[in-house]
Amino acid sequence: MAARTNETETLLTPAEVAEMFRVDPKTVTRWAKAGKLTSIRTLGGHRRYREAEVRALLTAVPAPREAE
Amino acid sequence: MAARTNETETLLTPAEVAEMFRVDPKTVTRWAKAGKLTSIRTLGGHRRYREAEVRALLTAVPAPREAE
DNA sequence: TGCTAGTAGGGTAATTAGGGAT
DNA sequence: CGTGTCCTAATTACCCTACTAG
Repeated sequence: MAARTNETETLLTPAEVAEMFRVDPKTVTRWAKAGKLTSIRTLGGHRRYREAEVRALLTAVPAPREAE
Repeated sequence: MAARTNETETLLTPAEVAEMFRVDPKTVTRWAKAGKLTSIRTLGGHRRYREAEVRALLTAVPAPREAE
């Protein structure tokens, strides 16, 4: 599917991302400051995050078979 | 609030899982490393665990019988 | 304009990862 | 073989005040 523009680009607040990762909102801010997360700044200086990127990073290892 | 998390997936910290199992957090880490537990890593490298999976493992033994 | 909740920022304590030894 | 404890380094959580979002 061709990637549609960015009309449906959902932005998440620090609190939303923190809930998804089970961390403190300050930690999410720290990730953005470290360049680990794409942060979109509002005109007032607050950060917003891309839902698609967050969900991609939230992908876990679905129970690996076994390790030696 | 605009965005709503589609999957309200609750994650647990190593200390929480350790408390539920009455083991050391280090042991929980070993379980994750052995692939016995699904681990979701934060961007800082810390592990988070699925509450549903942990609770399923906690109620997985109705004590059938004790012999031998 | 004023209001409430959330966020930024800095600083400090607690938790976690990783390896190693018992 | 699995678990609990030791260590160091890194990450995260909670404290505060001021400003922004809606």
